[in-house]
Amino acid sequence: MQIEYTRGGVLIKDARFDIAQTFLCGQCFRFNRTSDGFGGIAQNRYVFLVQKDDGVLIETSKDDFKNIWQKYFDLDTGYDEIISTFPQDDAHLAEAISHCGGIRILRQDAFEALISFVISQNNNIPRIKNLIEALCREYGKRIGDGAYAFPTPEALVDANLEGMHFGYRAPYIISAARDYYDGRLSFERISAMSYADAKRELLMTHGIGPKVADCALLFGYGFMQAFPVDTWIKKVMSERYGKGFDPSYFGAYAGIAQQYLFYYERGTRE
DNA sequence: AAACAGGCCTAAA
DNA sequence: TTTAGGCCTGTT
Repeated sequence: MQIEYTRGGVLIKDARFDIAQTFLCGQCFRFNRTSDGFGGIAQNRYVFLVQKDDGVLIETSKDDFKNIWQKYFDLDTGYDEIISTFPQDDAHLAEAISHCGGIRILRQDAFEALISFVISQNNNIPRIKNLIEALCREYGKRIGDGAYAFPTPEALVDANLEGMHFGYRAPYIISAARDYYDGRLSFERISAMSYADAKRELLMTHGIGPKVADCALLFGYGFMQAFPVDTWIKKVMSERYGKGFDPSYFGAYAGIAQQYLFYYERGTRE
């Protein structure tokens, strides 16, 4: 990877980084396509990115890049090396990677990932995004013109979500926020655990099942072996890998393999 | 109109 | 331990 600091921002070259794949693969819900790039809110800031011929331009300052976005976009991780750890005789995975190997796993805020995927259950992408934006507008800090940060755990603990169309997910959101605020699900505590212990801990919260737990662990808590099993991955597993499949087949970075397979199978949703 | 959307909870075997 | 139903809401 090569980094160039320019007037317009920071240019990332020679990295596996395709912003359309990264933002449309379903791992995050607050980035949107514009005519010339993708913009969104993360880390309490708005950021805009453009796919250039020679790399990805992140429109930000050198300081913000080093302090925030370098980590958020996982730019210290070598994806070629991770891909080399996958089973090399897996033709289907190789095909998926050739199709969407520019996905990078965003290192999202753990609380945001947790709540976002609680909202995502048995739901569709456009409505998930609308619900999350409404939650941010109502309970998040205003950070600019019509832009709101994701709410803090404290802001959601005593929130009244009635009338916001969350349906049966509303009490799940509150219980997850409470358990995060109390410290039981804090990033510090969970990320220090083994994957098995961390998942067991998340599953104790009402409204968090295996799928949501793995999404939060992969996208928020930094567990790259977390392997979310949803309807699409179930389809891939039954058609390609057999019923008694164990995700450890993909190794320590199974979650990244999951994203390749998921996005390749499902295709784009905006 | 019925089914579906990146599931989870509860009850019952 | 695994497996049906039911579920808020909105869209097709």
